[in-house]
Amino acid sequence: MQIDIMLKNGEIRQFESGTTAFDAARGISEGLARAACAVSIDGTVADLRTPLVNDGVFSVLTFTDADGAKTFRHTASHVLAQAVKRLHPTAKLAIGPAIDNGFYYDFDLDTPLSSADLRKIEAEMKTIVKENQPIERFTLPVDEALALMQEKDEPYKADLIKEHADKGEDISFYKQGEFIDLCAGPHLMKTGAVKAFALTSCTGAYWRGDANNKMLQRIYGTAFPKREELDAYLTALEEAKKRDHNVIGRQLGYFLMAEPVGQGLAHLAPKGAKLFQILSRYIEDLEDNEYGYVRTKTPLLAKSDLYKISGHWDHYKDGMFILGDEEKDNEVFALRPMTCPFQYQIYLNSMHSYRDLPIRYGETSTLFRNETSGEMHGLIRLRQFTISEGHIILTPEQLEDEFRSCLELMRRVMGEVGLLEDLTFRFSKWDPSNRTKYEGTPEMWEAAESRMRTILDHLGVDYTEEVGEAAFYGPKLDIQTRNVYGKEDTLITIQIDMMLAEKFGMTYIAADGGKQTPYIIHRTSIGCYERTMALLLEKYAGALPLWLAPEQVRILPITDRSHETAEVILTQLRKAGLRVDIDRRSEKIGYKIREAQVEKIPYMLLLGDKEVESGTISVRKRGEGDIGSQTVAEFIAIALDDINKKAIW
RNA sequence: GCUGAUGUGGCUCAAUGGCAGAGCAGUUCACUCGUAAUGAACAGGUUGUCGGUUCGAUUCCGACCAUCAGCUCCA
Repeated sequence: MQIDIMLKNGEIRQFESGTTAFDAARGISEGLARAACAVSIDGTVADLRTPLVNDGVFSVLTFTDADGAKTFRHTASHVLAQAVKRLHPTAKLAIGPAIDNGFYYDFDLDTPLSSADLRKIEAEMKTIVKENQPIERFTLPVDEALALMQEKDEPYKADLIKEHADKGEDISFYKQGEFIDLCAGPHLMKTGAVKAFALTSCTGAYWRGDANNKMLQRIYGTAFPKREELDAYLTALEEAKKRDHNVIGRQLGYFLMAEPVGQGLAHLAPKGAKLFQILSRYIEDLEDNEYGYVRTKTPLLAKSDLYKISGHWDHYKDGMFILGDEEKDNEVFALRPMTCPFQYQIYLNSMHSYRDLPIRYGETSTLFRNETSGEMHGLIRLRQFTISEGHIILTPEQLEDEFRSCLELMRRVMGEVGLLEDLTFRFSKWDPSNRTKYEGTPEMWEAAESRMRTILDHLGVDYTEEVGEAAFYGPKLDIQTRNVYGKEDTLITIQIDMMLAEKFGMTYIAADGGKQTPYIIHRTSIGCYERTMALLLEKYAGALPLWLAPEQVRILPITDRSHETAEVILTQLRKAGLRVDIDRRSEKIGYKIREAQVEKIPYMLLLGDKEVESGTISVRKRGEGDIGSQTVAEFIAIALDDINKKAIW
């Protein structure tokens, strides 16, 4: 029987029913078959071994397709596992998926692997690739699959099969040479295709991602069809590390940590403190003047009673710094991990009409969270940090408009600092199977999440969904970013809370004169300042846009004769609102330029006898070099224009 | 908290079971200089902390502290 297959270009080809996807690809062209990693059949990703039995839409996925690359790297992870099994026959296999930019495989091994071991494993992988073993797929009924894995003494694989047992499906395996792995696929046809690969690191990882389980050894790697692509990737990785805020932030004098003070406690040095001030003034003015916020300034600690009402005592106690001993002391205090219950006290202090709502409280709020020791990371994870925290008290009808306004504010802020294009949106939901982590009833969660989903869909937000990432009081829209190592973190969050208002007895008088419980939006606009500063430093490799640069202009007198004029210009520029300083040292001009360049100062103004004579300055712009002479007034106009436009260069 | 790696002047890095060294930065002196490093001299260290082995430990061993990557957790 013949079937009709529509190709990517719209052309219809006829194949004998039962032709494999790989043979169909070969029918299109030999080159395409060689590059093929997987196929898409009617929009579903499938293995190259899949027989085509129905009419349908067909396309070949190569390494340039995301799913093709995934398949390619998944096969690389099998080559890795095969090599590890050859060198360490007692190793137990866990899982080995493809991830963004690479793959990993988890093993249970008695002895830790060193980087020398990784080089040996790489060498064995090369052998396997050279052997160019055909990769075969086969399936077994659950009981036979289980028997096979038990016979091979693979307890983790046996566990995985048991989890699949009730689905009523056969279990699929892939075999290459002597190596057999439980795997859903898809995979390449032969090991020989995995031409260029590298193992990048070896670390610990818990089985099934649960800290109560045994810690396995995870080997990370990456793979490409061509050597040049691998080299380019590894070079890019090295380059990215040079942007690490933890390195340049310290080098450029933005922040430091001090051993006697403690872990996770950042000291903002003058440049960092200035950047913090620039950002927080910007946010406070923007929120208050254009988005209707009112400022609060609330206490940094409170009696435990407050956290008992809010639920933090039950749900967040491990994360708090507690002052005093519950057993012995009459009163126990805790440093605040969140601002919510404090701003609620301000709401509770007076009666509110529905006409007053929404009320938008904003605070530049310092918080304390007792993170465990391994979790701190530069300015990204701290024990003390300051966030642009806001709580909006509103009626249920106002929810969508206010949510939209929060999103708009966040987009504007991220756009202006230049981070917007790097962000992704995550709808963080509760986990119904983990009831101890969350307050409220399934009905309340259902209501809050469906309301949030409707709003997100209305606003056209492109988001992914994640179970078990919600706050204990409600679902969140988390706005995610990645650091130079590719690690994801939440930069901004907007949350819907239908529970805490009731706990605190917050009400408003509705139009009918009755008391109603408001909804609350918890949100931030620029996130936590330290984290945002870290990402800005990484984004710009320390060369911040003019409007954010702690030192915008440095005046460089060429000889001591120009110092007097330099001081006059300094005053003029400072009066115009520019952040300026003078390099007053008796150094050669080349030396002063070099230092200012290394410090990423946006503008250098050179001042020698010629300039003093003609009443100008010689302007050197970061990234462009010497841009010629200007009068001070001309320079001020240009610089202020860039600042007002928040230009990025 | 867990796995692994690391810890030597302010920074980047050498070296060694027997007096710890370089470059940059710093200080002083000279040079007053035109778009990414002027020269010389000087100073700077209980080798993360505490204990053990040893005639002797910075080096070997142990505990702790801190840093880095990953896991878990999380803004």
